[in-house]
Amino acid sequence: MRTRANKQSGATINDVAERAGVSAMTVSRVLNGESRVRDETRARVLEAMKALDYRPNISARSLAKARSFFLGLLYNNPNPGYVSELLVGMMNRCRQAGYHLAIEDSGATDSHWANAVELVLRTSNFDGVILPPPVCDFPSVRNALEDMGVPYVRIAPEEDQKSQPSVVTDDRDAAERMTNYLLELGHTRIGFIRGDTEHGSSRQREAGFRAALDKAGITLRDDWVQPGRFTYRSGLVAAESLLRGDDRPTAIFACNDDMAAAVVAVANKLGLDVPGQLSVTGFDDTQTATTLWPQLTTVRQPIAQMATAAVDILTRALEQGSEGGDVEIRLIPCELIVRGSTAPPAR
Amino acid sequence: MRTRANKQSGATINDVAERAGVSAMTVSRVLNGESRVRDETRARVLEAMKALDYRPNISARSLAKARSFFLGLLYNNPNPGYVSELLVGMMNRCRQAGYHLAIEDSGATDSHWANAVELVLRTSNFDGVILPPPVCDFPSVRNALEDMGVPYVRIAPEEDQKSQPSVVTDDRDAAERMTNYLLELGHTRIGFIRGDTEHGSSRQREAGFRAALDKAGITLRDDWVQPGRFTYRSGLVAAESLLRGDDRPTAIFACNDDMAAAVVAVANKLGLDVPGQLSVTGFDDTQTATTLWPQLTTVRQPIAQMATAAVDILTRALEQGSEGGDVEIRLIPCELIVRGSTAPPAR
DNA sequence: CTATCCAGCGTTAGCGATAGCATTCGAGGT
DNA sequence: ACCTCGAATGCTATCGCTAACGCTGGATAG
Repeated sequence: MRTRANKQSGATINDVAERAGVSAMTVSRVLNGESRVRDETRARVLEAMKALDYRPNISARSLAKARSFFLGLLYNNPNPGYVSELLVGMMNRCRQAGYHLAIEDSGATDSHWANAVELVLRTSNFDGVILPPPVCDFPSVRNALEDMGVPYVRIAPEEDQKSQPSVVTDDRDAAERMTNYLLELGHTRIGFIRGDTEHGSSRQREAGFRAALDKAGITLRDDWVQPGRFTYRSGLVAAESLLRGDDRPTAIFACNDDMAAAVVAVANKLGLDVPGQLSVTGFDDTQTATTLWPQLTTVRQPIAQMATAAVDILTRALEQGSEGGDVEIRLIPCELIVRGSTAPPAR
Repeated sequence: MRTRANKQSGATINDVAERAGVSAMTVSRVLNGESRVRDETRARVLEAMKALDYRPNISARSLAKARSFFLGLLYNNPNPGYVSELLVGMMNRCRQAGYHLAIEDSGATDSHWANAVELVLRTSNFDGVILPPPVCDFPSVRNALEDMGVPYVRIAPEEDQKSQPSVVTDDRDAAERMTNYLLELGHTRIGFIRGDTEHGSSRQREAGFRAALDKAGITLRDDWVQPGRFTYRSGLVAAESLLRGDDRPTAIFACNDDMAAAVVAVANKLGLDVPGQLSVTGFDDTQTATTLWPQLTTVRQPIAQMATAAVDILTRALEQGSEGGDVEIRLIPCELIVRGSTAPPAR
């Protein structure tokens, strides 16, 4: 039986086997690093592979093994800094683990996602899928994945944290710590800019903020809590409401760095000195936080670490199949980073 | 012959065929939207597929078709805004064209890439690969791809633009236009911050800058051209050299937005008003440009458009096989965006 | 000296889909 | 009534690889 030419190099496993004087199975064993191959045989096979410039056909391997070694990242996050760090972290770990990473984005919200996800899974063959925020909290996506029996890990989910493998953060606690830091500086007049309500982390951060104020016995003024959507633009609007007039807060807690950057911009426009007359804090420690003057006091989420953890959890679950037993949950703590955008209030 | 259970749903093409009372081939035809299937037959097949919750096995299809419908993006760009836009643009087009997008990053420079690329291509089966800057100008990568016979498109390559399909920009011309704009405002004392010399675009932009000054008969002071590496931090260093002392430029042309942001930060620190005492221009119109106060005058590269163009070129080349004939080159022009960071020089 | 064992390797049978040709069947021409 | 023709469909042979099992022959135990 002649083996037809491989598209690229023309060599198949059978050609290698023939040249090395062994069976295809033995070549396969060498390929997969299995034991039970004598050193001398292995050497012959390797030499034949090199001589023929043999490259295994991944599709054939996937078909036979019923595994693709591709993971899918379903994302829908408008924050480039966050996504970028996530990607790098994941790619590194994927490479180490012998997987590849494919990305998919529908750019839509919850309801549209169900279809998008189904389509994606029908035309791909991911071994598993990673769901960063906010997609991790879209029920339709989770349902679709479960219907199709595709394993997944969530990153920083808000709801239902224990029922599926996930990487969780302590947003709430970190927000509380940040607020306490402002209180310790002497601020009592603190404004707050919410994040996108679609993101669970927004609610967590607000909860932490409120808890800290409560414990300090400070009553929060309703008009000092402004909506936001994690975008710079929404931060501008919120900042303008907060800083209009003389009866303004001395510090503003923005739910992410981009919105904090907007606060700084508005303060500059109004001639308010940051941090002299207004302290500003961000969240996430994305690149924005340090691409600004003054640099932002913020909360650092070890995003890359969360990314690697997610890949770890998923690949491990795949390796050990469905007998896995425990649902793996990994907690990654946040860190408070103090920079130049905060100071004691003017007296 | 019994067909074994598919991992997810247990239905293979044969099960569908049996249930619909046709051959597997007919099911395949329906699946691939081919003609030559009677409407009534097609309906029966579709019904059977639905009833069995049939999902085609992508690996098997790839094996038979010798196509994976996966494109690889080999990237190594530290600029999150750029990458993010690129990704979104590519994903959208990929989805439309029925492809998936996988990303790979070695985080290394030229020399290390050859190995990384080889490894990637050995363990994946991309139909084609997209090379954004700066990877598009790494000879080792291109060699590896050509050795392995993998088609690729380059985005904004500097060298050898005509020999392979690519998407090119007019960086040089845009830089010249930007410089002319500064000249028209009345600036004659203009500083320049280079980008990463690994990126061809850096050289293009500098060439455009110098050309404009030449034509205006202005001699450029050597100490007003500072090195940079496209990072915020490198911009800080460059800005400090340029703005130290009283004999300073009245305008600074930075090779990208992040470095321009650094110039603004240094100006703020030194108490220089932007744009009153110093005009600053960026390049790329990434998110940074509008996440800053004042917002940056910059050059907008239609990154998303370049991304879709790249996918178009590549998929089209794949569809028509190697007979393709002409090497497709697409030029995407840049646009000058005037915002608040530039003004006539103080007199 | 024979039974046992296992490292080392080969044989066979798919994995699920598609390509290429063969086949069927009914309509239209003469 | 016979023949031709093309649309609709089936058959068969792969695609390249791996899982499962079987065979071999020398080392070890008794």
